[in-house]
Amino acid sequence: MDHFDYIDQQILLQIRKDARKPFSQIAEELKISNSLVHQRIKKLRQRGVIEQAEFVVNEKKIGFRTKSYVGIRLREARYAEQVVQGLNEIPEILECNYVSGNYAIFILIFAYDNQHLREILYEQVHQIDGVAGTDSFICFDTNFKRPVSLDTMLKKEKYDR
Amino acid sequence: MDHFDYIDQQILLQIRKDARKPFSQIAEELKISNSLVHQRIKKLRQRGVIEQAEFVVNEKKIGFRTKSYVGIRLREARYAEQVVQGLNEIPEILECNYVSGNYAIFILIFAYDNQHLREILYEQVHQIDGVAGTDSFICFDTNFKRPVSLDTMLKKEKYDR
DNA sequence: GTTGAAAAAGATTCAAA
DNA sequence: TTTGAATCTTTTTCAAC
Repeated sequence: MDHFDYIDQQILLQIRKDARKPFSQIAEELKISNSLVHQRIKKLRQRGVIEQAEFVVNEKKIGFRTKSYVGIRLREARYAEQVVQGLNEIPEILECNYVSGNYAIFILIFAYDNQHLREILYEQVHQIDGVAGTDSFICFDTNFKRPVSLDTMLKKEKYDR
Repeated sequence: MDHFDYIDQQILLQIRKDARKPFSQIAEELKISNSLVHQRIKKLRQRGVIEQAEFVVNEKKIGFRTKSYVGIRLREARYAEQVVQGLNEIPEILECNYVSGNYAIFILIFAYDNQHLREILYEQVHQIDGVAGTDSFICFDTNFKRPVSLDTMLKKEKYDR
């Protein structure tokens, strides 16, 4: 991993919060030329530090009111890959991870309501060959949700290699 | 919740994947005027369906290699609020939810490495008054991660109210 | 690496259909 | 509600420092 300077960090802080913020405005705030902002962003893209720009869609506004994390136990460990394939077919599952601990797989589901969540689990997830059982952690409320801190970029000697 | 037509859905599909895609290009593809694209996006914003545009930052590229979900048990249920306040002070905790099931609170942590995760848990999370214990589900791999499906927008009679 | 100016592309407004 | 044309803003390029 290569280095980031103050300008890179400041640009990232801005565009991460607002991907459509004019480069010219960022330039003005940082007291640099807009062509420099342009160049730096291009490089950050090339390095893979930033990926696409995305509009955040409010899930509730399009009908998804039930959010739930679900831990999945497998009949045998070797079923893992085919279970993931099965889970991938269910559009309401937004994230799927291999994890340590009591579960082999950990997923995130957004459903219309609790009834819909139940249907997804019983009629779809539990029908996948290899799934032994599931435990649901239904989210009553999300207290906070935020992106990774960027401080690490400027003082990361300790953990870098 | 009010209604979405085909144009709204198509615009959303586009800008969700690429928040900087030129409106004029979207207009061309949908065979409508760019001022209509402009108007529709403005309305989607006003309705709260779309929020900010964000650049996606690759966590690994800025040093965060360990992702973990962590379930938190409380000494007593009434500690919940103050524990959330304490968790909010730890920048490596990116998400915090009240959940059903074995845990009271469920969080997402991004740390530099496993050693760093251990430090966050033992030296910070476990020191918060009210925390009885934690279980970690370290993510070995994220098989997939995607946004909510938009199909629901056009055929959501069943679950709407 | 950085800048400023020119050229190209895009966003925004608005009168009219 | 939608469009097309005019205007304004932003992005992109590039020669020079």
